[in-house]
Amino acid sequence: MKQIYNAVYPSPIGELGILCQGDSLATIDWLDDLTQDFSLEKNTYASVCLHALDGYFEHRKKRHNLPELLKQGTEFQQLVWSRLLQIPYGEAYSYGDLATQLNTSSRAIGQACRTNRIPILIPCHRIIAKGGIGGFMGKQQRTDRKRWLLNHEGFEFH
DNA sequence: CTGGGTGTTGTTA
DNA sequence: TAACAACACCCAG
Repeated sequence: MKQIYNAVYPSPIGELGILCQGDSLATIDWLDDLTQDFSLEKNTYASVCLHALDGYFEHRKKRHNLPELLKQGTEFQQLVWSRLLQIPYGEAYSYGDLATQLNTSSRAIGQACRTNRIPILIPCHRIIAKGGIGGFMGKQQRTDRKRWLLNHEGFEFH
């Protein structure tokens, strides 16, 4: 079964596969994590998403630049993702902070962040652990990418 | 370090 | 329904 994308964005931290659904963005995948065997289908909305990624990686911090985002998940996950979208560029909070705000537990926040299908634009990387950077896209994997994104926004992680 | 607490989710019966 | 394990965590000792 072949994976389908509508566009590929060559970011500084790897090629990203963009998948839209109608006039909204559904998924951003890192291509090097998956089989390179995918097919490209045309979708007129993909260019809007590429533009938004350009805006992020070139330090243009405009918020109104965001495309429509397809939030497919449970009610709780959508609540957490909506809260993530309110965190501005260059700010970060702990899982516990967010848990207090939403009246839940830090582990539940991590669980919801983990199911985010649109990394970077839904900025799950701005949620970090109290005693470390926390995870990214899996258990303790790919924290190098999370660290890169945070450093890009002006933090100093090593 | 360790051990117990936590909310949400998916799986299983 | 209900039990259970998994999970990008946290805190007191």
